[in-house]
Parts: sequence; structure tokens; C-alpha cells
Amino acid sequence: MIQLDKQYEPGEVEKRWGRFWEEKNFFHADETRESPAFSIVIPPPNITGRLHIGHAFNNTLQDILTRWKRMQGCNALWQPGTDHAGIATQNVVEKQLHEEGADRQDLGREAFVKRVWKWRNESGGTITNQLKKLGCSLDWERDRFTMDEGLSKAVREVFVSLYEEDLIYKGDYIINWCPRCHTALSDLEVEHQDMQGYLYHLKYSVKDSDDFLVIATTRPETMLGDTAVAVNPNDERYQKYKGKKLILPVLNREVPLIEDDYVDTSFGTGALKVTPAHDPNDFELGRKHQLETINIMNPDGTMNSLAGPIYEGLDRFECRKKLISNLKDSGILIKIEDLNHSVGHCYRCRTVVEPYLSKQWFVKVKPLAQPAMKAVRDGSIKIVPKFWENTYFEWMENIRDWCISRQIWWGHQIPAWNCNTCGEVVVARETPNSCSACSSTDLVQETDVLDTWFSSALWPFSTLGWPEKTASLKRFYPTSVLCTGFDILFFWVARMIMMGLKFMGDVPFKDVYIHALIRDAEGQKMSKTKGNVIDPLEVMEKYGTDALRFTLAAFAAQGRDIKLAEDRIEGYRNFCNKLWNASRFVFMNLEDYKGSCVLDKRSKFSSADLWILSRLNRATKEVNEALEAFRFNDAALTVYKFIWNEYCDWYIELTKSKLASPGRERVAAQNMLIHVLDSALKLLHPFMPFITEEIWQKLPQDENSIMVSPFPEYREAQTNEAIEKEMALIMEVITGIRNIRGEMNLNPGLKLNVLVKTQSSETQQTLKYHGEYVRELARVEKLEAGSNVVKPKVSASSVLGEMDLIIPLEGMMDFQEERNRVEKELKKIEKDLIFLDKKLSNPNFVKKAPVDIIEKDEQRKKSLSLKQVKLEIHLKTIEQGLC
RNA sequence: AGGCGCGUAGCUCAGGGGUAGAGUACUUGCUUGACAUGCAAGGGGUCGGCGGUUCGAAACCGCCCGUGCCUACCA
Repeated sequence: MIQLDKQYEPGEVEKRWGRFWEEKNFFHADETRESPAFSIVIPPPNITGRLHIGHAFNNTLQDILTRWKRMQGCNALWQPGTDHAGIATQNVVEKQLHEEGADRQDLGREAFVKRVWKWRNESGGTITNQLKKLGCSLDWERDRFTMDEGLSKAVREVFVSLYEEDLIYKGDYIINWCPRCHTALSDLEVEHQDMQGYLYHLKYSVKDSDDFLVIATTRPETMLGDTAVAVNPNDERYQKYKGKKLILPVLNREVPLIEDDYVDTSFGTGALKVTPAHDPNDFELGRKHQLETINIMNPDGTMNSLAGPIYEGLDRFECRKKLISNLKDSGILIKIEDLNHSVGHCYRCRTVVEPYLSKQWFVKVKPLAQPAMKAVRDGSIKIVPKFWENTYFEWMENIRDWCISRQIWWGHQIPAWNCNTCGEVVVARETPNSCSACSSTDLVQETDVLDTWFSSALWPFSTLGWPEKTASLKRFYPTSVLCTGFDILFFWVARMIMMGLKFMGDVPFKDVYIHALIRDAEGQKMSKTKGNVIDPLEVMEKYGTDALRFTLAAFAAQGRDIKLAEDRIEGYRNFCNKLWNASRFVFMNLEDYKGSCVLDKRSKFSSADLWILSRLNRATKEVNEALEAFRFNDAALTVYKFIWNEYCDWYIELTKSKLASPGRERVAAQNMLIHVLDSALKLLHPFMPFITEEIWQKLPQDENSIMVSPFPEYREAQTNEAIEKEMALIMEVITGIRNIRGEMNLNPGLKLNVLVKTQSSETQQTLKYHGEYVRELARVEKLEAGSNVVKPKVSASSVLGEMDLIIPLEGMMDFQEERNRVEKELKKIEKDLIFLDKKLSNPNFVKKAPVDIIEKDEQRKKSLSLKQVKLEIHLKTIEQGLC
């Protein structure tokens, strides 16, 4: 006989089954298998990452889908992998070097990259192991890394193809530069933050005149690179200076006054200093008006020689300080205003980014964006929840070219070679030996690497073997669902759609499920710097992995951020224990059971048996439907309620009388208990893989693992309305009795006699037939039901539908308690009747409302009135007793 | 500056044109032979405010207040 401990202890169980699944290779998807494919690619976590609550959430949802589909018989692939995270990883290793008193320049490129690989091989797998702990059923055999040979080949293929089609180009443009990471960033990699800054008003004198113009700027140090001042052509104030030159303070350079209606007359003074090398707008103005560009900054954010001898070598912010101080002394600075404006920061290191003119590589995105928008518009890709589609379209419509070159060492080096002899740029799939133009062998490869997101954009097909035409690619592409947070909708999702369509000729996934972000109890985004992180590993340690997973699923309602509360996790930990103990009860009653979990058609099933089967069937339907629609919370709560509120609270209790003595009813109950437990465990398995496997393995069944057993399906014939109605009546009577017992503070152990007065012969039959249930669950000695029941003077009573529930209490009646109870009830009835009366006496309601609503209300009014009359009579007898 | 969410029980959150639900917390009573990480019963909400549509609004629409986020070339 199988005995369970009194409490569920997750720690050891999780380790054991985690190992078991991996050993049995259950997570593996075989590309040669013919069953319908279901595939998901994991959003590859950074190799620098540690599992945070967002990962836990994201991956729990994917695992739920994967396990569910796998159990449904699909050839289910959940593709694992990690991302090389160029800047982030380089930063980690550079920091290490720094601690050793060195920097990457000391090592040189080759040695540095080698060092990063070493770090990756030693520490890059942390998150992989943590995902295993979370129970993720990823096909580890297929683990990929964005810097793998195969994926690198894919990157080259895509780069060269795009270049050949003129969709990749190189040029001098203003980009976002991080002076700390020493690299260009794409627009997306800049995080804007509102900051309190200053608007400095500076005097620029007009050449050959005593007049001056006042310009306003937030970044005064850039004036050293000014090559013009712009005003609006319609601005009255500046008409008289048309065509004049201005003298740039400090450097005393002559700059022209140009006119452009881009200039907003209402901002600042209406006069705009123009620095084409250090501001994106000024860059555009500069091109339009053919202005000179003067780059006054070094890549590390210090000023270069063009900034003049006083400022050369100073950091940009020191320069600002010193410059302002000097300008103040020389009377150039007129005033300083407070200004709240948004400042861009590097998303990897939080340094203020600098708009910076430099030579970079770009992807021409517009031609790729068109089909990507169409795919979503025509439904080839569905974004769930739908409202994210708007965000997607808005971004795609305004998309600008994507800066893909990064001046770092860790990443895919751009497959372009510069010929030192003739200056030709050779872009090739294979490393060329000689220049395609002049045959010189003096070729030097481009030092820049590609944006990490460039390789991520290929993820859904590069992981499956592309550019080779693999069987996996054929079987699993397009993938079924992409599951991710909205924070990388543009970074990643949009780009995968563009690249998938371009290179595979098909969408990379059919559904995109966008889930919420997890925040702390105050609604703040969790971050290490704020110190408000919830560590999922700690939670798993304390409450068990299943409890965490279930909590996350229960919170996963669509379209709302999640404020994670620890007491919810505790609640679901208790649910694990509840399930554990229900199972414990079942096993305690199986010692003489010879059957299996399969329903035995010849069994003599009781009404309770058929009832739970019917309820199980409904729950099964709801779980499948909810998961189909990505309503994880509905699915989770349905299983929860079924197990706790139906199986445990009612069914187990109802079986106790049947189990009490040997016989056909006992066997039937045993059969149904384990059949339903088996199914419930399966329904719960995708959410709580560990505890379900642990219990399920002890059930009499001959399959290998619950994770590869068939998921329950809805069966029309198992829904039994008549039985559900019958049992609802029984439960109503039981609850009615318990209510009186509780409200009147009657001793729980006290056996009561109960009379039910009812005109319905059906009700009489049901109560007669199932009297045992009532006697057991409501602690009743004698139960009598009939139309001529006589109510003793000293009794408690309530009205349940058309039934009068009467509990004789001769000698133990607390009249005051009973009066309070009945008066409370009457008060509520009165309130309801007033409401209904008002509604039903409204001629418009009767005229316009649907018939079934009117009928329902009329029915309710009738039964409430009847109940009221009965209770008032009862109240009178009580009051007699009080005198 | 535009755009998108959210505001429901003390707390954390579901729901959604026909008189409000869960978990947790709270009150009362229970060492009932699965479970005190439990059982039974109970209290608790003019569903942010104001208008509108409707026979009927917490739900749909508009405005306002509060709150969170995203996008943007706010010198």
C-alpha cells in the first residue's frame, strides 16, 4: 500500500523528476515524427543573465503551452538557446579585466575574444541550469548559441544577401554613441529619461555690428562645433539679420545665419545654434544647407583638439562646467533657465549617450517593414492581446534605418574587407583571399561587429539549421507561438518577422503572445539598482517550484501588469499540500483495489461518482479552451477550483460513506476516485509538473510519465445535467443545515434531526435516495422529507427554493440566535423585493427587456415573496418562544 | 507632445449590459479516522468622479481626477 507523508516536500521531488525527464529524453522533439508539429523558440536569455522573475514568468508560460501540446499528442518542440549579448557580455569581462588591473587593449582583440569565450564556457550556462530547475521542458539536445558556427553562418548569409540587394549600406551619419561602451547604439537601445536640466542663453554677436543674437541650448559644450545659427524665415525678430554672419564665442569662428522653418519660434529665443556633428536635427539641417561638420569629441566623450586648446582633453560634462563658468565671466552667458527634458541613456550602462557623427553600417528597413506589416494586417500573424498590434503598426510605419555596427569586439564581425590597395569594400560569405576589384591580397576585415539583435532576428530559423535545408526546419518552421514581453516587441519580434519573411518566405510564428511585465508590490519595474527584485530561486526554495509556476500562471491575465504578492504564492503552496493530502486519502483507501485509472464501465457508480465525472468534464473543456486562447489564469483557476472546491470539498467527502464497507459501491468509488485524480493531475501537469508527476507515478497505470500521457479531452456524453441538478439539491440542503448549525452556534458534533417540507415528489425522491449523503456531511441523525411534514413549535427553519428546511431543537433552542438569523435573512429578502418590484413595475422594462429576463425576475419575485411569508410565520413562533 | 493601459472587498487581483467574484487578511466554532499549509459558518464593496447611451451601466461612450508605461529629431 502506498503511503504519503502528511506534508508535501517539494525539494527532493523536484530534483528526482527533473533528472528522470532528462534521462528519458522526454523533452526531445523528433523531426522525423509525423504527428502535428507544435513549436516555440525560447526568447534566448543573455549568457550574462541570472534567472529573474521575468524569465520565470515568460518561461513558465511557454512550458505550460509546450507540455499541454505535447500531452495532446503534438510533436512538440521547445527550442532552447542563449544569446551572446555583445555589449553586456563584453562589459562583464572588461570589468573582470579591470579588477585585474588590465583592459582589453592590453590583451588585444584575439586574446580578448578568447577570454570572453572562456567566460562563456564557464559561466554562460548558469541560466540554463536555472531553467531546468524551473521544470522547463526544453529540447536540450538542440541547445543553440547565437555565436555557434551554424548561427554565425546564418548571420553571414543574411548580411551578405542584404548587402547584395542594397539593403545594407555604410555611411557617415549621426548615431547614438555611448562614450562608456565606446560603441554606436541603435535608436532602440537608447532609453529616454526625463531629467531636470538647464537651458543656457548665450550671446552670439553679429559680424560687423554691435548687435547680438541670443541662442538657447541645453548642451552648451556643443557650441564649439557649431557651424551655423538658424532662425525661422518668418520670425520678425530676425528679419534684419538675414544673410549676416555671426561670430561664435570662444573660438571666434564665423558662422552663417541660416533660415529654416524647422525652427520653432516659440521655443527659447527662436534662434537655434546648429551643430551638425552632434545633433540629429542639426545634422539634417546641415545636409540641407550644406554646412560644414565639425566633430569636437573623442569616442570616450572627451573633447578633441577641434574644441580648442582650453577644452581639449576635458570630459564633456567637465567641459560644460568650465565653459559655462568662462562664458559667465566674459558676459556671454545671459541667463540659465530650468528645463525638464528627456535625455537618452545607454540601455546597457546608463551613461548619457551622445549624438555622434561617424561611419556606420545600416539596414534599410522600410522595404522589409512593408511585408512585415502586411503579415499582421492580413492575420498571418496574430498578436495577442490584439491591442499590441496598434503599437506594432505605429512603430513599423515610422521605422528608420537600423544602425547595426557596434565598435566592440564580442560579436559577429562584419563580413566586409577593405582593400588597402584600391579602397574597394569586399563583402563576402567566405573570407576572401584577394580583392575582387584589383586582386590585391592586402585586405583587412572590418573591425566592427553586428548588433546582437541582428543575430536574434534570425533565431526562429537559424536555430533550426538554416541556411541548410534541414528536416527540422521543414518540420518546425513556421513556429506556432512566440511568447514574450512587450518590452522587446520592436527589438526582437518585429525584426524576426521582417527577417523570417525575407529569408524563409514565411512568417516566423503564427501567434505572438505578449505577456505583462512583473513589477513589485508598488508597481515599480523590478531592478537590481532599486533593490526590489523577487528572486525566483529563493521563492522556489521556500514554496516549491510548482507553487511559483502556478502563481505566475494565475496572475497571467491579459493586458495588465503584474504586481507580485508573496501571500498569493503561499496560497498556492497550500494548494499543493491540499492536492497531496487528497491523494494521500485516495491511496489510503486503495489497499484492496485491483483495477486501474481507466473507468470500468461495469461499475455501479453512485450519483456522486457521476456528478464528479460530469464536473471533471466541464473543467476539462474550460481548461482546453482557456489555453487555446492563452487565458492562462482562467485555465489555472479552473483546475484549482475543480480540485479544491469540487473534488476535495465535496466528492471525497461524499465517497466516505461508500468506501466505508466492502462491496460494489466501494469499488466503483475507488475507480472514480483514481480516475478523476488521474485526470485532474493531467489537467494540472502543465502548471505544476513536479507534484503531479510524483503523485501520478504512484497511481495504477502503465505509462512512463504523466508528461507524455494523453491530456484529458472533453466528452459530450460525460456531462450529466440531471445528476448535476440532483447533487446541487443535496448540496443545497447540506449547506442549509450547516448554515443553521453555524449561525446558531450549535455544537458541530451534535447529531440533528432534519425535516424537509416539499411539495415536489422529485425532491422527496432525491432526498430519500441520497439521505445518506445528507446524514454524513451534515451530521444528521434522522432525515425526513414529505409534503405533510409537521413543523414542531421549537425549531430552527429556513427556506431553500420550494423546500422548507426544519430542524427541531426542543431543549436546545436559542431563540434569540434564531431570531437574529431569520431577521437578517428577512432584511435581505426585503431589499431584494424592493429592487425587483421597482424593476418589474417599470412599464418600459416590461415592454423592452427580453422575455427570459422578465420571466426570471418574476420567478424570483414570486419565490422571494413566498420565502418572506414563510419566514415571517416562523419568526412569529420564535417570538412566542421568547416571551 | 502624441499613444496605450490601469483605478472593483483591508491587501493582491479576476470578471464584465440584467441586483458583484477568487486568494489572502478578518470574526465565530472545530485536535470530525486526507490535510490546522486544514474544516465549517460569517462580516466586508454607492466596482475613482461627473455626464451620456439604454427599460437597465460596475461593464459601452465622453469629460475629469489619480496612476503606470510606450513612442518622439521638446534646441
